[in-house]
Amino acid sequence: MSAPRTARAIARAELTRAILDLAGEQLAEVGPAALSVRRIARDLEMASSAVYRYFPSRDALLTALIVEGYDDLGARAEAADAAVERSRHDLRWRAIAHAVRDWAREQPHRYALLYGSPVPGYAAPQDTVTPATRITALLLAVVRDAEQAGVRPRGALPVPAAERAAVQPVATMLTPHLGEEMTVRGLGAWATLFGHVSLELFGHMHRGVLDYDAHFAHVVDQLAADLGLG
Amino acid sequence: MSAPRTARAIARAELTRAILDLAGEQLAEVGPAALSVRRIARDLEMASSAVYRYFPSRDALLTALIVEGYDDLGARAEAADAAVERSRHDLRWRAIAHAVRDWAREQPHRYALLYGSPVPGYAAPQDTVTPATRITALLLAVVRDAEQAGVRPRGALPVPAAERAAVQPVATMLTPHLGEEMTVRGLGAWATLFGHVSLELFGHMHRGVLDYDAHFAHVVDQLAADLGLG
DNA sequence: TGTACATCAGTGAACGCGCGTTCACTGATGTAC
DNA sequence: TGTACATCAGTGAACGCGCGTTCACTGATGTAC
Repeated sequence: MSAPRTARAIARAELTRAILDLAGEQLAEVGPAALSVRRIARDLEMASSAVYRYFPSRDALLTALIVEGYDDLGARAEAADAAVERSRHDLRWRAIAHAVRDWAREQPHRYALLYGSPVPGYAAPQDTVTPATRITALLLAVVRDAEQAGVRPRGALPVPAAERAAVQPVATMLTPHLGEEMTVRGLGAWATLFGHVSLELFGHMHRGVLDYDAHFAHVVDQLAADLGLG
Repeated sequence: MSAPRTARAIARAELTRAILDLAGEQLAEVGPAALSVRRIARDLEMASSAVYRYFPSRDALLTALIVEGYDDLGARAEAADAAVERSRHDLRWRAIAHAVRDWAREQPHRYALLYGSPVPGYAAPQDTVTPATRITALLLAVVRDAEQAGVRPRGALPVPAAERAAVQPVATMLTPHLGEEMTVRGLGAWATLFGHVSLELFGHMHRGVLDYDAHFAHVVDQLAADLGLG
């Protein structure tokens, strides 16, 4: 990722960018399953085979879109978090949650690529794992920081042994680790956050909720309360 | 939907079924975006144009699959609920939640069709609205029954005016209506339930949770507790 | 019970269109001396 | 600074394949009298 030097390298970076942008537009129009290498080439007015100089296959192009998506979302949420005072865990949680939803609403097709149905016939390679962790790690970090500051979740059930074992990777993902009750409440909040965004974006709230903004804000507040943050 | 009489009607019902079954198989293999009328015809060893005697278009076929999916899920959850004593709202909630997840795990592609990314270029017609309501109404009914029996949610924040207005359609969906705190907690639980199932099915728990069954059971228990059921 | 007519399932050809990927090749750009 | 060679971007043809939908048509099934 060093700065391009030669004319060739500059041109390459630019075309790579253009291909990814056009692919992103197609995502919105026809979805990931119908993403077409030939159409990208047509839009760029080059031979379809030329695209293969930049991405070895359609799947590689998809992978690049996914990685970029996770990174974009992660960066956005991190920036929102960074703008808030470290010790205000409630505000940090709210900032991140709203950043996730805002990003998803701005780029619904990109969100769908990451958190919607898997693309049939496409198997995500290892490259997507680390970027995907970014937003999760950020959410966990807030909860962990809060716990370090003495915060405890509210109304949490005692955690059975089976559940403690089940969520062990999450509890030990960061150092210092998370307590079991906080881990479980955190995972619940994670599911609620993404569940809400998915239900909203995929059209399942149409008949039940009039004001998505108001409802989301309240759900996030409630989660903060359950986590003991607010 | 009366019972078929004539040989023609019987044959028609059977072929309609066969087409839907093959379409369901394709859903699993290639996804809704690549659902192919011609391939169904090939599998049935008939001319591709013949399928149009049964479904006027590819989209109509998709609609039928969606309607069938919602109905199947709804019936499954209703049966699970019906097997539990009416007054045990905690057990009813658990039964329904587990039925939803079990159904989704058995037919992940069908679940993805209903709750995953929207199919690009496909606009769900009015016909899908009522079937989609079935599972939601069932979840609401349990919460409403519990409230009628004196149950109150735990740890619920006061509901701001904006939020009260936002969720009004849900609160008044059933008669008698739901209280505002219960409505809000109920919507949160709904998002958590489907959020969890989506995250699990779409591969986002792979790195964090070892035992999905144990974790889901605990999340559902926690939701029951938050709703005040358990 | 038999006949005349209407209904409808299924055909096969056609329209106009799309795709991912490979390969031998040309010609411009970059690099080592 | 100039030349020789290596690298690499882009071409265009080809392979083998797919799609949704329409239409005029045949022939079987169903219905009314």
